[in-house]
Amino acid sequence: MQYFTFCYNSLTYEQLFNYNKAMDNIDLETVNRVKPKMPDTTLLYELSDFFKLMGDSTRIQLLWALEENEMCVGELALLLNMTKSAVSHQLKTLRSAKLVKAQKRGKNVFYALSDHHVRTVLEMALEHVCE
Amino acid sequence: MQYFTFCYNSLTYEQLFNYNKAMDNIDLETVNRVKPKMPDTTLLYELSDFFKLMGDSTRIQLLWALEENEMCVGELALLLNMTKSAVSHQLKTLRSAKLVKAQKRGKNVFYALSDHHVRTVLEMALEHVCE
DNA sequence: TTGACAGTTGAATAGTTGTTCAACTATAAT
DNA sequence: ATTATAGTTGAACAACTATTCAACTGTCAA
Repeated sequence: MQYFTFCYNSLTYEQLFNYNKAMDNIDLETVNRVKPKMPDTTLLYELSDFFKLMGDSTRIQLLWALEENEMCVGELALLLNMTKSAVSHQLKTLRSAKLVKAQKRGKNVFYALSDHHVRTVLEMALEHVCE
Repeated sequence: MQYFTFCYNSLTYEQLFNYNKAMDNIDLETVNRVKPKMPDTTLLYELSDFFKLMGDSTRIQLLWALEENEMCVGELALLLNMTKSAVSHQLKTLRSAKLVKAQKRGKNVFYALSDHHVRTVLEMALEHVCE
């Protein structure tokens, strides 16, 4: 037996919106009440970018370690048992997000947390994860 | 001019560790002090998985919306201006992480937050993002 | 019982991302 | 000056992920 169902293939955003809106079982009032409370695009992407940044075990370890002490790339590589290259790449990511700052001293580059908000967020997440 | 530098090609973990450890300018004391304070593997992955989950703008919107009201898939699709299929896929992800719960009523499936910790974490992140 | 609607699902696709690799720069020591 | 060490970088690769697409199930109404 063959079914023919509606496909959204190549609908414009407006067409999709009208299609969604035209459904029977929808409480438009709820949707209209919630809509203005939704975060605007900029905030939304700032939020998800921040979480994306925290969503990598290497970067979490780096932040976690730097919370204890500033360290140079080689020390961090030893601590995490990774190549300096991999560590350096991730530190660059954290740095461009302004979560860590770098300072060159002699042959070494020392990294430190630049934002102690990070600790709070980590602790909140910990609380969540640990039930 | 040509340089010949060390390459880590196909080092075992142990070899990498020993190579890192053998560096001159490393404060082994710091590394040894911090090492026991690092999170264990399980916790580490639970943490990064949680942040990964929050690191998507669609899922943030879904959680944000459900914080206001439980809603069915069609309502959420209308609110976010997305196809029901895309919304359903993301709700499934959130559901298997136990962040939302589903309840079928008639033709509709209503989703609601199952963990109000989420709000706290979102608020923390908001605080961070908004400087 | 037929048709329409609500939602789900698996495969496919397009885009993103973390690590490796090799080559590089900069600094310190001999 | 030469050499070894510390770190950075861009390209390449592999793994992952969000959305689309098409086909499906379950429920209600006529």
